[in-house]
Amino acid sequence: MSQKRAYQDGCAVAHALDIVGDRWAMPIMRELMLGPKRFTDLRAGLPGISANVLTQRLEELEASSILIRRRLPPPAASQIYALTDWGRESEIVFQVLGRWACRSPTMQPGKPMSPVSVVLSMRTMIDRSRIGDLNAVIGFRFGEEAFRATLKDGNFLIDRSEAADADATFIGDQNALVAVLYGGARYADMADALRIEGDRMLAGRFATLFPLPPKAPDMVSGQPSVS
Amino acid sequence: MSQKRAYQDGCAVAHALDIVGDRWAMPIMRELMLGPKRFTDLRAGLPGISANVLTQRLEELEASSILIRRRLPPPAASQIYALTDWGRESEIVFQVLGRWACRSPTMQPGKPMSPVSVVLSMRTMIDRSRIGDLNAVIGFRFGEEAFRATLKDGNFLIDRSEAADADATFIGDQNALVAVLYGGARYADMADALRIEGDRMLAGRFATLFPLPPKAPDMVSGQPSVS
DNA sequence: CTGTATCCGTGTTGATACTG
DNA sequence: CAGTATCAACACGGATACAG
Repeated sequence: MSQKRAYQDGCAVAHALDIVGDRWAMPIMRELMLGPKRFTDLRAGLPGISANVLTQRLEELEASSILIRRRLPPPAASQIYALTDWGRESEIVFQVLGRWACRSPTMQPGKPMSPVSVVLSMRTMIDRSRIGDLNAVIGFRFGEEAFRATLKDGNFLIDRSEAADADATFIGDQNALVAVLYGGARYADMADALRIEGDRMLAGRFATLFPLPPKAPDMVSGQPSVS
Repeated sequence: MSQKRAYQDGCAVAHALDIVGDRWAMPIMRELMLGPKRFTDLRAGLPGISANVLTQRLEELEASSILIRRRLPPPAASQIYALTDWGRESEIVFQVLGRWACRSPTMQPGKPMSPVSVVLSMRTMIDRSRIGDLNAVIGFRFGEEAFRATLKDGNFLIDRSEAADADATFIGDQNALVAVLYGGARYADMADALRIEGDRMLAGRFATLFPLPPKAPDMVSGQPSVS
């Protein structure tokens, strides 16, 4: 039997890489960050992963106490995978990593994102100082997945639920919303990929809450800056 | 020519994993975090890495503008690898990841750490509120590597240099210092693995600045212990 | 001494097909 | 729906040889 390949290093970062450094481990955690999912739901948010790799990663993440599997009550014969408290506390890692990486000179925009990662990106990138006295409930419906965001007292709170009480609701393709929030596009250009119900002024103001940090200089093809 | 395996995902975290998610990439960045190093110095801090993998990672990290290679002036025919500004700004990722992972129920203490990772761990784990009005310069000499830490005005500043002006200096094996700072051992138990020059009272107080956060419960092998 | 290139054994990953 | 089984391709690590 094979000893799992591990850094033999007391550094906590090396241990982190031992447990979440395998391919697909962190994207799986990302998909669970806003609530439990079933095997097939996970595959839907992780295009390219194969069933056997997903199985193996779920076992390893469970062994590391990052997630637990729960069997749903009898009528539904399926299992769900849920992050543990400690697993959920890793969100700060995703936020810091995302904020650093979005400045990458080699990052190409336009690739598709899962509904969960779009919602997490908002929680990561929102500039709380711009919320001001904005007080609103915003709904999102991206295919099967629905989310509810509350802007209140300078905070931005998210949960995974239908927002019947939303002041504005985005319905359609999450990638269209990304193009507006981060790509400088206008809702009007999204045609029918994204529909807005409710307060369109609010939707417009919402789109100004997510400033992108400056890109880091490209040291390969560009000229190095004077340090 | 094969396309490098990449997540086809617009998520910034997925991009981060594309550029620093390969095995050894982050440990290499860690070793460069406190200053440039040569190929052989890197190998010394990364036990287990093979020369060909190190070469390949250095090329990839350079292509991602995370590090640059500089050729030293003629007398020394060698190259050094240095993080770019943006590469250095990833330190917050290491800190957050380390703070999360050191709570892991499966992390086993006692494995060796490189001099750089020990010094970085101090910068990560220090509790600034405990510094108080402590005002001191502390030197470290771990084999070939020397560091200088300044405690002043509640800050903890590090650079890679000999500290001729140190109030206290630690000389010897960095793992012995780890055992004291994080393992609750006493300097006296380190025998000759760690020598302290200068103010031993200061060294004692220094060891109280690095509290460990509570472990996360192990969801696999046991009930969460009520300690 | 400082890297880089090549070969090789092994384990990990990924695609397809298949089973309860 | 929730995974296994099988197999091919690739990445990793070790050794060695080579270049400046």
